Amino acid sequence: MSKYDLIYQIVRQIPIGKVATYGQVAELAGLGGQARLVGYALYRVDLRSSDIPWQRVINAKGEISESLHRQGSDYFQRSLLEAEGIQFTPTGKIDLKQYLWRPDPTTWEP
DNA sequence: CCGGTGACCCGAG
DNA sequence: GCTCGGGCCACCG
Repeated sequence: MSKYDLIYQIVRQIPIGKVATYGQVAELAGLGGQARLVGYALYRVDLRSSDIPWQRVINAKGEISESLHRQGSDYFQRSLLEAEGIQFTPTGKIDLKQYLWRPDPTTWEP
């Protein structure tokens, strides 16, 4: 069981229409303080044949993290989220108060 | 082995 | 809002 597997396991639990931040995923995976690792794990996901909803992970500011290396997958990410019913503000951000995933503490089992 | 880099985050000015 | 600085750690040359 690698650290990446833990991360993917968490990401798979994010429901449709909700999002989680990199730091939040790291925290739930027991990797507190290692948000960068989450970004790295998602970078290695194969976009086409993946069963992981990588698009539901955004940064703490409520934005999609853009990068030169992503070659447009960041733009693709936005369209996927919009297709799930998530609306963006005029400045291209997501309202975390409305869309942030809050896992039920009672149901939660690591 | 070592230094640079990065889909990150947080607190201070 | 902004920029800086520090912390984090796998990966790569």
